[in-house]
Amino acid sequence: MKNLEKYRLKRDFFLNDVIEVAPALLGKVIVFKNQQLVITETEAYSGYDDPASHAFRGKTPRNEIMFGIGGFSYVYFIYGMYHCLNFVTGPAEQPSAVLIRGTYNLHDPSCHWNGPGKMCRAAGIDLTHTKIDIVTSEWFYVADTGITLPFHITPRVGISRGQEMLRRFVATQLPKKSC
DNA sequence: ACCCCGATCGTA
DNA sequence: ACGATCGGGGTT
Repeated sequence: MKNLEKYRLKRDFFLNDVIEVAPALLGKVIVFKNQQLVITETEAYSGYDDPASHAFRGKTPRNEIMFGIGGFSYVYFIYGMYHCLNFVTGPAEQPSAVLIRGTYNLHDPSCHWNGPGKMCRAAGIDLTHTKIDIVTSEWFYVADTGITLPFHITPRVGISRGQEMLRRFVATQLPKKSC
């Protein structure tokens, strides 16, 4: 398996506005413990202006990493059984994050992990993987290998407020089989 | 200490 | 469209 270190995304990529970073992450490759996962679906969650964001009501122990500088992982536990992976964006004190909702394996594109919970379960991502600096970590980072995926924009999934915001970015022409 | 609900998933 | 599921975040 090729080492993607030389394609690693640097801090400045994550310091842009979350609404810019979320679609830009499509086609990028998550390197996580020897896995290489191409991102197919993301959602943008910003801070105080976004009622669907975990950061909307201010800093808590769970979401505090969202208030830090961009380029860190934010993993949270949901529905008593699932984990969801985010990447924090923007400068400190400007809380925002991108939810990763789908990936496929770079070396086995037949299998599409669609859905944030399924994806984390399949990849083995849990609360021990939150607050990791993915700009410096040896085993957890994001790489740009030049894949570009056409996408469309829709409302976000599973939220009760903020539905009017079009902040879900889904690649078209995905592998058909979901796993 | 404890209550309540969710950035989901699978089946119908 | 809806019910299962339950840990832990948020508040007391």
